[in-house]
Amino acid sequence: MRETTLRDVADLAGVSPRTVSNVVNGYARVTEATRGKVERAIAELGYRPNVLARNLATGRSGQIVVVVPYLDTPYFAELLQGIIPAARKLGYNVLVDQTDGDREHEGELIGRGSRRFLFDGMILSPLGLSQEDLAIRDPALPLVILGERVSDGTFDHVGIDDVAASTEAVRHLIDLGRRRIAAIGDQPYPTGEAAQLRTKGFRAAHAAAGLPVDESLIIGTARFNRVDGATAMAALLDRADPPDAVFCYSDLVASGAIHTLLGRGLRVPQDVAVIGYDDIEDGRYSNPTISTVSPDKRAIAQLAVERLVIRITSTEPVPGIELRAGHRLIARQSTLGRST
Amino acid sequence: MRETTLRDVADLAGVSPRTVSNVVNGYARVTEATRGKVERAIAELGYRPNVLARNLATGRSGQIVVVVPYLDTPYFAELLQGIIPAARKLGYNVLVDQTDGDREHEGELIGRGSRRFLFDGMILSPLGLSQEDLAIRDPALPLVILGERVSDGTFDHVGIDDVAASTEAVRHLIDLGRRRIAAIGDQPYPTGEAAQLRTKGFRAAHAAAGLPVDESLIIGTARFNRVDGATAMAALLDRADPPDAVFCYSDLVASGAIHTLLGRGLRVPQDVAVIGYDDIEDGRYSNPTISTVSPDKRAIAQLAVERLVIRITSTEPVPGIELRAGHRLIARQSTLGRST
DNA sequence: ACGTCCAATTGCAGCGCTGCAAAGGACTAT
DNA sequence: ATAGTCCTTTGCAGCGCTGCAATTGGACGT
Repeated sequence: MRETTLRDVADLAGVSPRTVSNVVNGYARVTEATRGKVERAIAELGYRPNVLARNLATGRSGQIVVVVPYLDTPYFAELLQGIIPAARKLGYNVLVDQTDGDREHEGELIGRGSRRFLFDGMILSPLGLSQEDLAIRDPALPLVILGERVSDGTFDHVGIDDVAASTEAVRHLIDLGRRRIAAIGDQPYPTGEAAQLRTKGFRAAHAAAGLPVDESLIIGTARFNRVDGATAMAALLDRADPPDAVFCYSDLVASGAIHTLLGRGLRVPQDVAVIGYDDIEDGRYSNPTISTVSPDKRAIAQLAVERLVIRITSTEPVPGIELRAGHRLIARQSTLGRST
Repeated sequence: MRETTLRDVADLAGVSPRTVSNVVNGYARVTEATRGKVERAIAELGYRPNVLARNLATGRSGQIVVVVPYLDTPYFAELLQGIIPAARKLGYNVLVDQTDGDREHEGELIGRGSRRFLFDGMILSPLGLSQEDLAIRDPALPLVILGERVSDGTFDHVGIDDVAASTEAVRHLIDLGRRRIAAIGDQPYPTGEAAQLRTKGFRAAHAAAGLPVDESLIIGTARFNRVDGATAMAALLDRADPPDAVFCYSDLVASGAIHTLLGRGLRVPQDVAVIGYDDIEDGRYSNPTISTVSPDKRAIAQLAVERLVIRITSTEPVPGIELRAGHRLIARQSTLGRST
């Protein structure tokens, strides 16, 4: 049984297809009489517009895609909780895609891939793509980048001040009297910009306090997840001179690090204080609760969507800009201890 | 500047548009000579096929959508890690949509909504829709349901044996000598089928052990998240006769419950043993680690995708079936204690 | 040399919808 | 009665692609 089309409705209602289209889209002025006829026909036939055909004719789809490396990273999942409603409010439907941080996959998405036609715009959190890779993007694709990439002027970038936030986190540890502070999560290569900014903050805090940085306490990890955090922490503890505090580049890393610490019978924070980054829900419920840098996720989501829609709807070229959302330090048990 | 089309390529290569199409799609036999010409023209013009137009012409999109209530629920996020690669392997791209458990939104998706045309099929984890609501679905939409809905014969259902799994979980608590066992997460209303099956297992385990069920220890929650778990646990502890074990209907609920227990200075599992459901990564790293029912997520994902693709590609009606994935009990610190 | 056959290529029509501009119709003003 | 005005409705063409069936041209057989 064929799907009913505009034409079927038109025939039944005794009007032209164009009029049915007008009714469906609320266009132009249509008299109550004809509107009624058409609506009755629509109901009778169970007509629904074919969005594919509509999109082809109009050249727009009303959908935006949010591309993240991993959907099972709580930070992204929580960010999406802000993005989805914000976009819906502006009349866009959101679909989510995952790249596994794969450079090629990400490249295909922002490049001249065919999927382009399915979406009016994209919010991308790149992981596999370096700053340079971003240059190969399709300039016609409205794009907003999350995380640490600097806009090259053809797309927008939304993020927080990572260096400042990291500096605050490490200063917090210093203020608590810790002197051997480790950092877990550095990524000293082109795609590791976000990590590098945090390392920069780590150094800045030391410098501000007049403390030397023990380079050997800066541990690299391939990803910001629990396994890597646990492994890195184990390596640190196996040393002759373990740290008395750890700055983790994500709450997941912190969760893994704490797991290792507790597993070895050490106390957090008495033996080792831990601070994370992202403020995911997990950290508010874990034991101990995790001190963290809390980015204003709602603001990030809101800014990204607003800016993307501006880009989509504008007919003239929109200059790429940098948008900064706020952040704040939240001290919890993993640095302060149980009795607050 | 207009996007280049098939026709542009055809003109440049000096062949017909149809031949270009044949090259692009690898159809039919095309001589090396013409293929070369066409490919050169494609490269020169930077042509990319317009999938919208292709989809309209072919009537299929190569995309499937996975609809979940909440993307920030780790269980779903982890499930997607299985679904996405399984689908890609079969030539389908996966997009994800979130409904907030909203009945109307879910209804629109499975019903005769316009978005239908964007996807060849759907994997849905319903929350707001009752068994009855499912009946209004568009019969032409290939659909696989996850979670606890029984197939009505027009769609497939993939799940685990919730009653058996729940029974095992509670028996585990009983075997440990616990006698006042609470359950957190019941939902005694039409959309709460999953919860009800777990409650059923809770009763079954008691019955099998010859123990009475204290109905007042079955606590309802609106969702299966941390806040609800924490709140329910608090209510249980405020009673004159608190439980010595808790069966939580998800690991998130368990996480919340443990948070409350530890916050009140109680020990887990010495004072109260806790077991969860879902086996999310969180529970493997938390302190204490969380005992849980582990559904075979990879199998669920695999079965769901395979079955959906069968449904999509089959020309004749496919009878709806029930597919069961395995599960196993994983005892961790929250029931066994630290020294295993 | 001519017919047959087969592979390579092509043309047509149409997927279902909307942008645009013009046609139709009712009504008003003169 | 007639021209002018304004609002509603319509027809056409086309978005870019593919299914289908037909055409072309060369290879081969007799």
